[in-house]
Amino acid sequence: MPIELRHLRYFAVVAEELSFTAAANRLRISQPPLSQQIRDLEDEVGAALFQRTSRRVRLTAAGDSFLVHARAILAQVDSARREAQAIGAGKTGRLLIGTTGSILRSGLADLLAAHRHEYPEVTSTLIEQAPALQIRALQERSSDISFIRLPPAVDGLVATLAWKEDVVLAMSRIHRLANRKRLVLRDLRDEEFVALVPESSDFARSIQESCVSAGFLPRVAHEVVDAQSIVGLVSAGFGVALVPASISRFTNREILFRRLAASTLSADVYIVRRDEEHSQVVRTFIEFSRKYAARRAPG
Amino acid sequence: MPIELRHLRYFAVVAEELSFTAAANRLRISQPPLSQQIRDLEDEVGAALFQRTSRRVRLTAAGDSFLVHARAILAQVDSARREAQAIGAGKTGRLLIGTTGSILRSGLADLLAAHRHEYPEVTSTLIEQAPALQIRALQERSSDISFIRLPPAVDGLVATLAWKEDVVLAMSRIHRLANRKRLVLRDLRDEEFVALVPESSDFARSIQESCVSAGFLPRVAHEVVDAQSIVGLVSAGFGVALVPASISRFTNREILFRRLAASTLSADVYIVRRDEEHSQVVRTFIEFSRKYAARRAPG
DNA sequence: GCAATCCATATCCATAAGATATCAATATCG
DNA sequence: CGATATTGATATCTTATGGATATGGATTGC
Repeated sequence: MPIELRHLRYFAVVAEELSFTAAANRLRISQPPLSQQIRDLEDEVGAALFQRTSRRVRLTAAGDSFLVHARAILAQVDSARREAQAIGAGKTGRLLIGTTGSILRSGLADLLAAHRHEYPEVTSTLIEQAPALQIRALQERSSDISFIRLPPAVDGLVATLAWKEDVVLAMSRIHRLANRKRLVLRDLRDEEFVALVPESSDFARSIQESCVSAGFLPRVAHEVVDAQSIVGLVSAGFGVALVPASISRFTNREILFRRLAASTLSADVYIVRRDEEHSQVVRTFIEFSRKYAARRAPG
Repeated sequence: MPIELRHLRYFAVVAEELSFTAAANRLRISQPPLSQQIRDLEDEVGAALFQRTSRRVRLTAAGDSFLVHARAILAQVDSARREAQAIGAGKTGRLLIGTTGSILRSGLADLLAAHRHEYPEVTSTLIEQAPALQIRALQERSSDISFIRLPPAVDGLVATLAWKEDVVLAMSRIHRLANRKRLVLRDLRDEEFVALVPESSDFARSIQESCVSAGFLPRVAHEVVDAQSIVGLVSAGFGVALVPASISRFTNREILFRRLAASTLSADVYIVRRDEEHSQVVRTFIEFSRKYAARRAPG
């Protein structure tokens, strides 16, 4: 019969009370079985832990050493239980989130801050990389969820809308179309565009496809890697750009953001995750995102 | 029903095998009770530790954390058992030994070195102090054993002979009695003595008493604190001294050691300890000392 | 020296760990 | 695609063992 935690619990109390009777009282059991359990423990350990002088109980040197360990073990069992429970309840844990720079600035940063505030024990790690790599990371289980615009339909993954976001036209304040009352996509057919490199961005590609659907192939004069640097180029008059509405937060005097009429363009952000049971931290985070989006943009 | 080590042992194996059936085989129990025990553990922890997809078993985030702790706990139980057993067997532990400088030089140092060689895991601490203080240290449990010459009969303490040692006369090589064939104690009645201060040494007092029994009160010309410094004074011709035979190891050209005829003087060294059950380290040490003395001085 | 404690021993009982049989669900294979 | 095998869960029974009660031997305190 191997050592059990019961033995350690009993032993610790006897060592504290230095009395089998008193310890048995504290443990709410009777004295004989307690003596028996301690005896079993001593047999199992292979050394006397107490020195019983039929009137006085005293720890042996071996018992002295064992007590230190026993207490540490019992404490660790307790903390193991607490920690697992906290993780199970989604109160603590690790969260690996894939995203792109533009989404991060778009509002994800605020969402993460709010989540961190509510669940301070959850360690969230952000991985900024191209959407295609994020998809692979999800499949390889090296990330938990991804925030992606225009997520591809991939087997084993599911996407749910995180928040809606419009596409707006960014142009210089002195651009010839700046004062036009109503603007539609087709009006941009002769413009020069500032855009993200399409290889790294599904969003850039979708803009391009929309233009083609509208009957023209956009002339991209300048390609940039970082969405934010679009603002600089546009305001310097290098061309116009179709960007997520949240980019307008990084505005300046020379730039103007205009909504296109009758546009089907969208920069909606989706949460992508594996199509399976997730850990509670992940579930809690997704639920939190849902509520957060609803609160910020009701309806 | 609280968490037991059985739960952790079962859990660790299931986590390793990621299969209840395989784990049950390894644990030499059938599968249903194993499932039951894991279920009980999960209930107790308050979180799912495995994610069962009815075909695949996988650790949850909580289970992942719990596994780390479980393994650490099981390992610590094992090391606690080993350590207590080693202490119980006297292979390791602490040993507090009281002694005096002269006994240490007399042969105790060699004994300790031999013991350390045989039981390298036993940490022995030496406390050099006056015999009276050693007795008190023993009673107060702040020391385990003491090496003492002429131990007083004290209630609760027992003394056993560690090794026999003669008393020899130390005198200058040019002393007038240096060439006398046979010397008895009474021959020293007109000599000047170099001796230890009697307050700090029972041995010094016993020498004095023996002289009185032999019919004279020894004239102590020089009192010293350290037994070894007697050698210096005697060789410089400041007087004679009755010292433990082992002192003769610290001889020089000018000094001569002579055995007294028909002498009842003895410098036997005793091990003193409490009259109760001792830890195995102590018992082993005492036994070791006994054998060591027998080997060095058979008969 | 008697009563009061304290731990150990002996015996009994109730609980729970484990075994057996079976089911539902899913992956494997002809 | 259906038959089969494999996996974990459920139900029921058996048995091992933790715990209770009664008692004894040893020591201490009055």
